[in-house]
Amino acid sequence: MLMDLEARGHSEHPEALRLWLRMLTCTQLVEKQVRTQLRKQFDTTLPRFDLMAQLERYPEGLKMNEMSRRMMVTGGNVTGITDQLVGEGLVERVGVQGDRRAYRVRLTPRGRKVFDEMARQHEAWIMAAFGVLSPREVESLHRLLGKIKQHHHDSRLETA
Amino acid sequence: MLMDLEARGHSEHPEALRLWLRMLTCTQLVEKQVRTQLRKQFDTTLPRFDLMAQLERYPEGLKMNEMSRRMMVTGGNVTGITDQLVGEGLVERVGVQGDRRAYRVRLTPRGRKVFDEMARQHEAWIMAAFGVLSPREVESLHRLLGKIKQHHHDSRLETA
DNA sequence: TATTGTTATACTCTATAACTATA
DNA sequence: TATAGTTATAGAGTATAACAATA
Repeated sequence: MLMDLEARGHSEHPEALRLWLRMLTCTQLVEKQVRTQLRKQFDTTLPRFDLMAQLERYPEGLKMNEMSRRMMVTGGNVTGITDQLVGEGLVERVGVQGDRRAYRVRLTPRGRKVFDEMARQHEAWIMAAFGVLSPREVESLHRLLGKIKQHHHDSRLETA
Repeated sequence: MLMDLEARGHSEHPEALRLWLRMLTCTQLVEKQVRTQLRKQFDTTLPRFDLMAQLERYPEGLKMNEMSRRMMVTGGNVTGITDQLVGEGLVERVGVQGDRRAYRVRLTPRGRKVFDEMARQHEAWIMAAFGVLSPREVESLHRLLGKIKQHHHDSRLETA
């Protein structure tokens, strides 16, 4: 279970490529851990956790298309995940005033309680994974990744 | 198609958590781009590209269990992906001397040629994604992520 | 006509576990 | 007994496209 995704680079191995492969490896290591623990401790999945996490910040709920955009997946999938969570009583659909096509999805009181416990654990897993870095290093990484994210965002606007 | 996975943090938002969410966002942005382009330009997938990339570094081929470890997936999946690539004439299985249970998988000449072209494109996509960073910033990111990877590796050894 | 959300479908990737053949 | 690899299965996750209801 060690890994060497970093072998994936082409022969010239420019620095950006090595960086990407290492980033992918790190992300997969942490993500695999999170998925496994979510399954083991809470019998849930990352997309379901994601959806609830989005809702936690919006007590009034989010519309389906907003959720789709935030989770970066298509609408049909959000419907499916939402259906599961509704079935478990963790979220609920409520009508939107003035537009009878739309819904808001929001956490139920029970959903909020369950999510709080998951988030507490999730936080601990993440802290463990990044615990090796000093606060300054964390801040540095955060800033550099911010540039990439911003750059991606800007590129999209240019071609839109 | 904007995103806000970074909403996923819990209310306290410690720095490590914010870092993780941003890292996940960045990775998904780039990965989605790579998957889409691999599909559009080469009608292939990331795992298939991964497998071939591993082989490119080992002209003599890799055994199935080595491949499984490197790709961080279980053996059955490697069999499936290999089967696809064999079917397309891009890789081949060759026997291992002295152990009739084992195989090596290696690129065929055609597979190598096809992979070279894919890798060339792949490199360009990555360079575009990370082009906003200076060489020093790339090096800095690479080093910091290396600490995380190493830390993860060490943690596993402790509990093994 | 356009938009919101759902349904239906199909495909890729994944882990698990049972299995075969060889060591 | 252990190891290399395959097969079988089930489920997660995804995109696409057709669809209904409403704007």
